[in-house]
Amino acid sequence: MGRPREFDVDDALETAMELFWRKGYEGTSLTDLTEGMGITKPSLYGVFGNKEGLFLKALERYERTKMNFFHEALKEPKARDVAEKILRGFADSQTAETGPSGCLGINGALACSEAAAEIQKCLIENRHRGERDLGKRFERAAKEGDLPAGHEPYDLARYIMTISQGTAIQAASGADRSALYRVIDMALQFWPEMAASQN
Amino acid sequence: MGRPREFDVDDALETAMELFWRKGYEGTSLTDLTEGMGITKPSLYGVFGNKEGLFLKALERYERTKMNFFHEALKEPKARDVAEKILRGFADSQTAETGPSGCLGINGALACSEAAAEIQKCLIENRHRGERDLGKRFERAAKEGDLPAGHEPYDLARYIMTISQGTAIQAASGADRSALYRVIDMALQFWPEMAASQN
DNA sequence: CGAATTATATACCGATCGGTATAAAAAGTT
DNA sequence: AACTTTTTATACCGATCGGTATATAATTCG
Repeated sequence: MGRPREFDVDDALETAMELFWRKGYEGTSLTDLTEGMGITKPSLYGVFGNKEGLFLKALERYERTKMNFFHEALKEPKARDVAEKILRGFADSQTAETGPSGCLGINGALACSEAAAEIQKCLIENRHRGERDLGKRFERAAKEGDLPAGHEPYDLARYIMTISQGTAIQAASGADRSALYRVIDMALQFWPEMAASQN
Repeated sequence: MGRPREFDVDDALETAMELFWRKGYEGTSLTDLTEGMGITKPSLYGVFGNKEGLFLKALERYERTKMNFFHEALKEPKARDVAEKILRGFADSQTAETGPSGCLGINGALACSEAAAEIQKCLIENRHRGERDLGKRFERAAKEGDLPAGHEPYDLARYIMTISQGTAIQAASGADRSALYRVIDMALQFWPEMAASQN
């Protein structure tokens, strides 16, 4: 019952996500959001709570729709394939023709005022979580004899995430996908294709 | 003649640089700046023009005092030493105990509103310039037979800059220097120490 | 001592920030 | 039709944004 909503919540959230992705949390004003989403401020606040709530919902959508490759990659049987799928997955997302360049998790609030400190903290934790998940996957690989000699799992995880964060800056600076792929090729060069697990 | 200035311009600029470094261009308000620098707005505008002028002067100071290792590194006789000095130089600067974490050139304006578009563009050009300078150095190395086989100079330059930009995000996320050093060790693993130039 | 010059402090400017109060509009329920 | 519920549109809120006008304080020159 009640008056029916005149806009699609999912479409509006998609637009908000793209705006935050392109302009960052603080760089995106409520006017940017309401004009882009085609709704008024009371509608926005009615559905999403406030700007911070909207960002968090947009981030959740981003993780669900753009970062889904990450947890898929963790399922690869060989650690090197995990690493490569993650690197190329990030590069693909960062250079998609539709949608902004770079990464929402980094563009969102890398350096900001105290007003955005909570968002910044949330994004940092997001990065740590990804790195930790990858480290755990590499711990398994170490037990399986599936890591290159002389490397710690969590160091490898940090390495892979560092490359991906670097490509995010590169993409935000105008680098195209093929350029990032060449970077990734170099980053993986030290990591030999390994024989089948021998545990 | 005239009333003498009551503050040290260099000290004030140093403070402004650190504020922009930590909070970004848009995240740093004039109140942050005047309170931090210990001067009033008319004084700030009298000496530095406006917020954008102040940022550009702070960036210039940053390049001069924090990025000086970069052009020093280009003078290394061996390309691998150039790469390593640059990587460790960035990591050192990004994790200095005094001063903010990360990189002013990235924290300053990665994603922002239209109001900061000019600053953003300037920082992107800054990154391109560094990459180009390194690429030129590697071109020379290629002629000298000083590059690992199968690598293009400008791809190598992008690779090195991507790692450094990645460590900037890592540092901004709390990673310490030793963690970044381990990343750098891995990043350079594919690049063998080469015999003396044979041209 | 003036006069000229520069820097300071205070108070203010219009614009925009995120957020909301109020009331009308559009639906279902009875 | 009347009542209830939800969403809409409009207008507004105090706070802060970057930037400046005005006047006073502090110096050198004559």
